[in-house]
Amino acid sequence: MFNKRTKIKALLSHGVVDQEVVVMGWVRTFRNNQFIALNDGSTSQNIQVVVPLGSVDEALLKRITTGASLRIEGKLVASLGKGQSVEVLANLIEILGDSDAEKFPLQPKKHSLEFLREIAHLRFRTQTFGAVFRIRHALAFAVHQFFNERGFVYLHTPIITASDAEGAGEMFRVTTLPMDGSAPRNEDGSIDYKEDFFGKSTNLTVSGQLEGELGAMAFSEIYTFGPTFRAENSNTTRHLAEFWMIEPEMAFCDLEDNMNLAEAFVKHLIGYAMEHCADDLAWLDTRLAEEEKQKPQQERQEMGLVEKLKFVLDNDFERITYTDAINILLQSPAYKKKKFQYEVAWGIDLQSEHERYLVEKHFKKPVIVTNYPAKIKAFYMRMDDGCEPGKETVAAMDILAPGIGEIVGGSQREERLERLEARMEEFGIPVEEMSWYLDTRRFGTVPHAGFGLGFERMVQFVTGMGNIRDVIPFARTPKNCEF
RNA sequence: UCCCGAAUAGCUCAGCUGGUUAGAGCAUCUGACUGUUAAUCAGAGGGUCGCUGGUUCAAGUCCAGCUUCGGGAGCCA
Repeated sequence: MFNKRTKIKALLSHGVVDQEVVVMGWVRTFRNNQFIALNDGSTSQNIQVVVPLGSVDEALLKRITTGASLRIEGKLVASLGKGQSVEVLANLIEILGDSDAEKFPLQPKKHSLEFLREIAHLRFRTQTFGAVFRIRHALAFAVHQFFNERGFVYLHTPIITASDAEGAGEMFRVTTLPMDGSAPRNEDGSIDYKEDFFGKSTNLTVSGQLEGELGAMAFSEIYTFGPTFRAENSNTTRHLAEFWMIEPEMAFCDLEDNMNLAEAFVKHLIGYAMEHCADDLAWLDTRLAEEEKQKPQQERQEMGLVEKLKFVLDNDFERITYTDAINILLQSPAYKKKKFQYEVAWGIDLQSEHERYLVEKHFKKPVIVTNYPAKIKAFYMRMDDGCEPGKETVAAMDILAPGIGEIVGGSQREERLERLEARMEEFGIPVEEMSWYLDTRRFGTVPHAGFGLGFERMVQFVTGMGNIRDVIPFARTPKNCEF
């Protein structure tokens, strides 16, 4: 019975007028005791179901409320009213599931994002979140398409890990030991993880990169795309405790190749969304424009959402070295007028305000900053040759996007064993425990590079959503693990 | 974690320098209308003013602490 149904997207795009159809979906609004706006999630568009006057008894009519699920048999006809080209003239209406109008929290009106966040289990049924999560899906698909077309192998790196060497942040502990104080102890009073499930201390992964490198040393190119966990007490619009990250890793690849791939990748994702999610982007574009109107003129974005995406697609990303970036900042009017809260000097880590200045004020487009000081970057990044003593840099690159900040972080990896070991020692990383990683450098090491792209930040960028909690179905953040 | 701000009806918000019975729009319910586009019109119901304590003759309003939420910063993707 159900497989006879036509999805609303199909009906609206290529439905044949005067044909008998079956549609199913949820009621968005019911106007005039006669017009049902029905949505099944296949598109942001609703289909209008017309209930012929007097054809349905009062009791059933009263059950057609916002949120109720319906099965409609009827005929697709050209619409008499404005606002839609076709509609379904119903001859049978079946209520699949009632929705108590007094209790269902979604109303046919504009709700705040904050309120919808509290009812995240229902917010998919709104226009905005429908659009956001259809786009999220499209982007996920485009990730696989991009790498598949280029011969990358999708490698499933582990989620539970024993290495805490990446140093990408605080980790969530994974254990089956009792938490009531009765866990087995060593002689010095510390917990004896030899008795734990894995026989050692384990955590949730903060990055699949190190394992990814192992794959790249066999398949040439791999990528990972999976959940990542950081136990940082971050309370911002761009951090989650559980998020999804894409990490390609390429053998026979240097920093420039890495940048070229990252830029092509970001553009592919944007282009895919623009091609396949035009409806949803148009809705979000309008929503954002209305939001912008509420803001004072100075704080408004110069470009609309679609305009911004097109602009990013059509222009090369600016590529500058960290040293150039510092010089630009030092010569900026903002610096001279002492507008920066944090100091600017070679060797500092770029602060949010500095990145924003470069991206939003100076270049007004995505910027790739390269060759950061070695001291502020991770141990595995390749030391640049021929540096002035005291000004050693590494082959790192960050892509900074307007409004989001760092969307990609990557580097060419240190492939020279002695150099890598020296760096690990410097960073206090136990070389013996990482022997498996160092084997890549012992046996057929090659120049290689890779990067990590925060998937939610990419979804934020494409959808224009300001808060990262609104682009993941169920956000996990400090003090919040609902649903 | 730090800084700033907020918390009043189901939702969005108003409530002035403390003053007697806390309002509006939307939603809901009842009725009317019927080619509507967040339908419209008339009426009704709906409140522990986040929590705890304090100041005062009197607190939604002032003060302190707590909780939650939002914005910014740090950590990063």
